[in-house]
Amino acid sequence: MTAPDAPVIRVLLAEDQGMMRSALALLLGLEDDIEVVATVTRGDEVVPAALAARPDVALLDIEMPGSSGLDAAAELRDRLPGCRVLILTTFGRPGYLRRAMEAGAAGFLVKDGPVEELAAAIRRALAGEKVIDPALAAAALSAGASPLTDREREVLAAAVDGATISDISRRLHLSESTVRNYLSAAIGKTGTRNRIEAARAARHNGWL
Amino acid sequence: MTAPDAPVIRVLLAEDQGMMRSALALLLGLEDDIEVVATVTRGDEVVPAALAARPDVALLDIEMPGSSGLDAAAELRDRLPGCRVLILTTFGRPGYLRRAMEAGAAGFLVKDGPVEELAAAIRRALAGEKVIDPALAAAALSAGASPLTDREREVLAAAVDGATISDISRRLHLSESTVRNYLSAAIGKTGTRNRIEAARAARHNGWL
DNA sequence: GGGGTGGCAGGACATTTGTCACGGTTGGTT
DNA sequence: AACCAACCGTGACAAATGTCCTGCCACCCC
Repeated sequence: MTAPDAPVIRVLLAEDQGMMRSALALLLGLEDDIEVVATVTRGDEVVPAALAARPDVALLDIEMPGSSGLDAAAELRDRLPGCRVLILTTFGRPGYLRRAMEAGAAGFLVKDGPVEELAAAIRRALAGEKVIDPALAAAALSAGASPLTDREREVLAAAVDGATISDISRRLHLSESTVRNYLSAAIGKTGTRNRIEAARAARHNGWL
Repeated sequence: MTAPDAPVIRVLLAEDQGMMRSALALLLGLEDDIEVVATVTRGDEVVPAALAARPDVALLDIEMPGSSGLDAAAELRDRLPGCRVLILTTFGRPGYLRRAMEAGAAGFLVKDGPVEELAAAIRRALAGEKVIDPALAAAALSAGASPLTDREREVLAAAVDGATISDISRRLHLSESTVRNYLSAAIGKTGTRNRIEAARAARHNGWL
């Protein structure tokens, strides 16, 4: 597969869930052409750690404290262009895949299917291939881009945890009327009946 | 640690997320006193698989399709009393721990902390010990039992995905007024301001 | 210049939601 | 028997929510 004395692939691993993180690090370490040179648990630790460890491939979870793996991917592209980025996530949301590609990711894996896929994906990413689940790619194309404007997305995101109109208006420095209008627009565009359904729909599509 | 020719510990693994499942199976298989004799991906496959494979320890995720790992644990206690149950979950919700104990579980692990804990927990469970994170135990005690009645919980659960009062009343065959009253009671008991916050609070405590 | 889109806000209105007070039934305790 | 808790329902009311309309400004594109 690889030449016996090929240089090892240096991997950065970003994953907040402890058991998953250490399991992946252990398993990847078993591959003799892969070395995990850094592991981080927060999104905002990705770039500093990458600048220090100079990995060939960064394996990033999306949902992490600090900042999203998607944001980290975009920043990595600018700060460490030679590093390939693989997104590894629980949820195969169409919008996530879209954003991952826009952030310059080399691949998009869901935390399903066997671990063997992982090492294979890392090698393929380093070879310059794009690694994407075909079914997911189809879903992302059919779902289309987010219909929400930035403000609508912001307001909807602020509403998910049960905040009232006046809470949101204070948090975003908008008038209550404006918040109403944005929420109404988001409800209309998502084809739902209230903010809760709208937020669920947006989240399901990765628009949030 | 164990006698060289001690019988291996037979483990059943129930976990729906593919990568986590295969990673855990692989890592546990590396321990020479542990053998993974069955893996399932759904809650309702736990008992049949256990009856066929006769494991010494069952390692159960909570959030699974089919049925909850907590329900599976309760059923296992009746159908295969010799089998120790370890609950392994993402969320250290106080109510989950409480319910796990009531279902006769031998231990409760969160998917944080290193994988090494796992093998140790399995050995300790088999030795008859209870394996519980002390911090979590304290939280479970201080949080107290759920203040919600069965109906309040049902109505709240039916409301989380954006259903309206009339949706819920149809689904549960109740009058709209009754649904209102239960929701209001749940909001009051959780000390929140609306159904969304109430549902979040209940979910956070594992009351849902 | 004109046209389109997005951000922002206000007003008016119907609907939904949350609260409260009340009455009734059932089942279990003391 | 008296009591309590949970269950189920009604009616009335205030507050929050969602919709629609209007208007203004800035920006970009043709």
